[in-house]
Amino acid sequence: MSTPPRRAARGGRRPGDSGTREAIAAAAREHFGQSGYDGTTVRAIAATAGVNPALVLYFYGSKQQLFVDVMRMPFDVAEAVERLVAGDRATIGRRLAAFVLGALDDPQARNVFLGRVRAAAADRDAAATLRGLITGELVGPLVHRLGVDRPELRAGLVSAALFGHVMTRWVVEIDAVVGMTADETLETLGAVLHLQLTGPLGGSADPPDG
Amino acid sequence: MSTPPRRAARGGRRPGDSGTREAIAAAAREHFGQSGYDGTTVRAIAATAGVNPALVLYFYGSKQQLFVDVMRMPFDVAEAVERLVAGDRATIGRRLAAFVLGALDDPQARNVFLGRVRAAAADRDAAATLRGLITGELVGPLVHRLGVDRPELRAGLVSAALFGHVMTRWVVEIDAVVGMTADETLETLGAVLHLQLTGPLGGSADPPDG
DNA sequence: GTCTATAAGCAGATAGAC
DNA sequence: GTCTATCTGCTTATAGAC
Repeated sequence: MSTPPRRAARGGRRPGDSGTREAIAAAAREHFGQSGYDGTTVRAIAATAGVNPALVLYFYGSKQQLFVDVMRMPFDVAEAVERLVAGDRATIGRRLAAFVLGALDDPQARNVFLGRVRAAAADRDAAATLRGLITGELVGPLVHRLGVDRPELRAGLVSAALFGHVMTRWVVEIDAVVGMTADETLETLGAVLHLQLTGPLGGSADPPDG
Repeated sequence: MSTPPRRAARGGRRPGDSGTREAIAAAAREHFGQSGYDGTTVRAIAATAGVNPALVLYFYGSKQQLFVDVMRMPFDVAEAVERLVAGDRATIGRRLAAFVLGALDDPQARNVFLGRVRAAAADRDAAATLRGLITGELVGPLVHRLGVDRPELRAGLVSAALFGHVMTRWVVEIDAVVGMTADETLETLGAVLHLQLTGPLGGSADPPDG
């Protein structure tokens, strides 16, 4: 076979690649992160990348596939969970907060998070895949590995705290949240995460220390 | 007088009204709440209401105006704030949680909340008006009337807790959150709101009791 | 790889008959 | 008030030249 157009899984740019594909990916992340799926047009992505709209679909096949390809988590999720679990349990809330806030500081990771949240708010399928990512790869495994009581419930409450931060800081952009110092953000988010991971839970579970 | 087509501000249906207008409004709330602004078509609203698409725009002028008219808070916001402020301060977190959860139990109010959140996630203008509603009418006035320290920051943190609940329970629909009993929901959300309204704040503010 | 040109579909909105 | 018919614009996607 005369070398079909099979893409190398890793190993950097092959001879013949021009970097256009990655320029399109970067532009797509920017637009999806800022405007969501519906609010982003292939034309706008192409314009930002400085290429022709047809080229976007030449590389990625469809807008949907482009979204899937480009909205993968840009870090090793399992490894991040490992590192959090390995650390001091007494500071898990703060360390989880630090990790998430660090990720949100990186424009690429932030745009991935935001793009998926915005898409989830507009589309049930996108909501389902985000739900799967959270419960199956991110927060779910973390709470299970931590060995806390009622792990699913705590994972849900931890997720709520993270969604709350993302929504107020990056989507609705409430002034007081946008204006918080890095320390304040870390402290307040860490406190909530600590509460949800280690605090008492209403209802049935046995509260630690009456 | 030849009664021009001026709409009575209150007092119920005038002779000649058929109820179609309200049927369209109900259908619109349903669709906007479930699918957001972009995901909702005038045609779909008309189909649900059982009328012709042209009739929707005959009554409301444009899709945008329909959204504005129909997404007003279906309860007296100022009065709700008054009632919360008047109650026992020691239970403010729980009472606020109860109020919000009660509103989310009502399909009409829930669809208004959800429609605005989904629209905010896709559109910067919608995000700005939601931000104004939260800081100017809902949470902002509440924390100010409560006389807490650093009211803007606490309002932001309270808003985050509420967004977190709405996102995990109604948008992303994380199983463990959807499956919580009413008591568990009230208890856990109340606890977070209590923390954000009365707990210590990282950084500069003086912590109560070292 | 990159472009031009265009097809095909669906949206919001309008004109006008009844 | 309610409907039919249609206009206009924008979208994703494709065919094919270079």
